[in-house]
Amino acid sequence: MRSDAPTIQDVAREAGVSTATVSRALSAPERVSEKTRTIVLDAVSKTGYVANETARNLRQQRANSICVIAPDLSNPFFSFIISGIEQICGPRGYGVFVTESGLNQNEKDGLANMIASARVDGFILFDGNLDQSLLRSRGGNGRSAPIVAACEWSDASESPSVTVDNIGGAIQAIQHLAALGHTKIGHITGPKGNVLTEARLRGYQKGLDSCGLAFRDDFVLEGGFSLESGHAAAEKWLSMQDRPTAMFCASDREAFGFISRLSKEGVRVPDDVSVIGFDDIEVSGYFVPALTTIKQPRVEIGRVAAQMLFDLIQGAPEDGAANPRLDVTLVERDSTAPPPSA
Amino acid sequence: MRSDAPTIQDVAREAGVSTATVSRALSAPERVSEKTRTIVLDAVSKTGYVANETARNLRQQRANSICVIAPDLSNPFFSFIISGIEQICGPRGYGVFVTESGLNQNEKDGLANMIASARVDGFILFDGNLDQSLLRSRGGNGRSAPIVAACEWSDASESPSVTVDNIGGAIQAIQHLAALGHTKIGHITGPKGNVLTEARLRGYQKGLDSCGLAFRDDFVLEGGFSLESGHAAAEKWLSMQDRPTAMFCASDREAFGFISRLSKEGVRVPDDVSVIGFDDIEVSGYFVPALTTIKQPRVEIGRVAAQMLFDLIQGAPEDGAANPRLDVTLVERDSTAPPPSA
DNA sequence: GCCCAGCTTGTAAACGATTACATTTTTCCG
DNA sequence: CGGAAAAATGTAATCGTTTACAAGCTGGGC
Repeated sequence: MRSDAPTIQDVAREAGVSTATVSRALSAPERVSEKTRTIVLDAVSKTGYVANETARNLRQQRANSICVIAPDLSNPFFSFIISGIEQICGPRGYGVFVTESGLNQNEKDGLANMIASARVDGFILFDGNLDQSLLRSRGGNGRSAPIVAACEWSDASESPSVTVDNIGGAIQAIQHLAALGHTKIGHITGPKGNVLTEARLRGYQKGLDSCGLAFRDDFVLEGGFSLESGHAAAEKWLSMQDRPTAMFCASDREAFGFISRLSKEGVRVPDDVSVIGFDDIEVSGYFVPALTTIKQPRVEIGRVAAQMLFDLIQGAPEDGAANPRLDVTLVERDSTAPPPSA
Repeated sequence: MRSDAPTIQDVAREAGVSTATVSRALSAPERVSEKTRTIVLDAVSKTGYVANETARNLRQQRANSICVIAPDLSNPFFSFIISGIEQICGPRGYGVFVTESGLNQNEKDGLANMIASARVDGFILFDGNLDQSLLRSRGGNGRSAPIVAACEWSDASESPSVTVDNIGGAIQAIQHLAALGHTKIGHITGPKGNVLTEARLRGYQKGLDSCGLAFRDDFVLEGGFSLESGHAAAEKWLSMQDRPTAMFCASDREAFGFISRLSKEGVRVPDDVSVIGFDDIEVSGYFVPALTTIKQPRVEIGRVAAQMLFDLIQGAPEDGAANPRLDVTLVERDSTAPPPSA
């Protein structure tokens, strides 16, 4: 940032008007006569003036930026969501910070400081386990910024949220498998203590119920959304006496890990066991076999969350907001088929 | 951002000192007597004061933020790199904006404005095709911010860059295949006009050379790094009379697309054809088959790039900088094997 | 006792915009 | 043409820091 950048003063001098007039010509053109407006605009392009955001933000008491907090940026699940967020923020001139909430204490302090130090106007939070009081205020200072929870939510907080129909998605998954003839349907869960884990597990149970299938404790394997956890679940599956013929995985990556491990033992999908995921990340359609899954409208999630956050920043009441729940859809590919014996 | 947040004035009043003293007590403690320092710190914690970043940045003529520009955030290749960048930026109090350079004209203007409007202090650029003059200046205003090119570079620009040894990686890949006994080794390239595409192609040729294998035009299939392009390349491969027994793909995702398409025709990897990728993204180890690939040190790339950018921001001369070229390593997994006939 | 150096601290001017309020100019109507 | 309302513009305060400069204080050497 070189210091010889033109300021509003330079423009004012060039145009022979006051800085106030320049400011108005740019941000409220109708409050300035046509003649001066053109003079000012000429001066602007002659000098190459661009308003200094920092000064403007200071005066207007805002940051013109938001912060996206994801548990794990390396998860491609977030990529399109962030893209959706940018689609809303970019045109409005808002900057988008992204951070991870993997969070040692230092990083937590950093997050808390982002509001306290007036660097952001609001948050989009993808981590239901993050203590929101962290973001709500910093020590005794009264600053607080609106938060929109996305995907994950927290029962302990009353932040508006945008979610998808996790239960409905799980039910669709189970019904799809049941329709293929499966009666022994297992589930690999997400990480313990995660709201999505619980919702999808509940959906799994409801789905079984709706198909007249009994819930079996031993068919539920603990996972963690990650590739590695799918791998681990596969070990368990291999060691089972009485194996499910189909597995509903709480995430696509879990499904990949699961299939990958099985294939090393010569167990084939979907011939020997059907697998269905949740998310529909980009690679899912290209996995071997292409993964049947529950598709989340990821771009839409980002757009809706960003839009909600803007409304809050502009003063919409927190409790007045609807909490949209977006629909998910079953995408049939090649990882599900009738059970071996059928 | 509520307006009743405590300011440095409040702290000064509480402590009975001037704002200058408060400022010094916080940012240059050694310039203040021990006694006042404790008084001030008490006042700070009593009021819950946190310095307003915007005001500080305005006074200090900086943004305390950098901007990362990736061609495509949905590419998981960037995830760990961004993580590495944050590892460097976070502790230094720098914010990280991320944007895509998919870029219609509007978005380009937005990018240009980021420097012009003093919102960022520098860029890390992952897109070799982006016109850097866009970032270098905005109209006639003298502002310009340092740029570090990462992964991709541009021959037309003299920005410092951090890259990996693309040619060496490609050579390793080819030598690995040749060592397995392959003599008919093909290549799926990256997108046209990309520097990585060219470097890896050159490495492919050199690798063949070093193994005494002849380069064959018809063994080079055009790709584009994407899943879809790998898919398309597979179509070509299937239609060939005389097929390569091994393919070196310019990216892992290309490799996935390639394998995925083949497997639908019953062509098996590595039994019928060996495939090696480039990048080692997270899912590669869990693909079916697990993908042999050239691993890029992604976190390290991010860290090095961020470190270089900081040096530039702090005034290091652009031309004095070394342009580190990081090593890549072959990761052997299950997608490569001796050729069918061997 | 005096003077000078070296700490501490305070005063006030930046940084570069926006905007409340005051002032000037124009418009328009009787 | 007079005068009031409306429109256009200018003046200067303001946002919340940092920091150049000035000033006050302390203590040591002579």
